Amino acid sequence: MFRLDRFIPYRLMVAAEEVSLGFSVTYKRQYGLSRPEWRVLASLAELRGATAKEIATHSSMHKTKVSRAVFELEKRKWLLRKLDEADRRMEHLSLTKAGIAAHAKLVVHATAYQAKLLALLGERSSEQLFSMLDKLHANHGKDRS
Amino acid sequence: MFRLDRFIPYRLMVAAEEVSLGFSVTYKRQYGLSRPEWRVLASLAELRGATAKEIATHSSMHKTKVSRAVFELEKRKWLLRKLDEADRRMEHLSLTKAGIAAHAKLVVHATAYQAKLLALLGERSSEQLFSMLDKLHANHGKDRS
DNA sequence: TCACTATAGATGCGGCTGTAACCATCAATT
DNA sequence: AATTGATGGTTACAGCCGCATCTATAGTGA
Repeated sequence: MFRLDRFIPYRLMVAAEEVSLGFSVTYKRQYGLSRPEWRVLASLAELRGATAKEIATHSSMHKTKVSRAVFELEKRKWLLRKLDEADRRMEHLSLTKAGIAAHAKLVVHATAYQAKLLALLGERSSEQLFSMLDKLHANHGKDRS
Repeated sequence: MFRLDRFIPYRLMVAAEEVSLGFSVTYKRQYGLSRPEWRVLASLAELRGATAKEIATHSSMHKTKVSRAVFELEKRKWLLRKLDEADRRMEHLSLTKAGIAAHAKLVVHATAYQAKLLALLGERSSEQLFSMLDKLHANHGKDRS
């Protein structure tokens, strides 16, 4: 007998939407950012000089989402493009000082929110959660190759 | 030091998208259903005679999503509405024979996909996963009250 | 050099989504 | 009965998304 509330794709998606909502109010209402924009900002803070393609791969976003997010962040002057002279199809992206500052502020909220979730789940469970998500992610890569 | 790949909302959303994609190809390509439509179909197979509001609460969907999914399923003749005579604002929804048959076919695919995921994670881990998702869900309810 | 294929990134278009507003109905109060 | 406020459900609208396509550049082989 099939039960929707024990179906992993369904439960995972509901949980992801619920948990993401809790943080999205911060970057949406307080900073006017969309989720793709927040993700590109956070990715670029770690992968300085990355290309749009690299960000898309790294953060599992569709390339058009990245393209549009980059455009918006550039408009805010939080992000700069630099053409790769060796391969002029690519652009290396980096955050401006304003972009870095905005990221730093958001990270404060993100860390506080993460602390709440870790407290709720417990440290041990959280490690297990990441381990499972890693497995699912690794398996997903296999399907698409 | 903040790391995006250890941020629960982000990892949960990426995993949910990846895992959901694996099953959505079935109901999308093979049956032409959207995700809200699949969810309403599955909910209604369990909660016969439920109202749109009950489905929205039960499956964590926005009421406009439910409204549109119900409309589409009705158009396919997979779903019937019956006005509640005691409270004429509500409609009790139920699946037609065609709707039940479609659901049964989809459940076969869903069960097979679920089996793959359970095999990947292991039975013990899967139980822990549901336990964590339950905790997150319970906590989410608390925030909104 | 030319033709062909592949890749990075941008964009038009149609479809989906949430917000806010709306309609109809109900419940409580006067 | 009339007023007021709450609730179930629908919808117009504006914004977001992915697919398909396009442009520009690069690589490969004849």
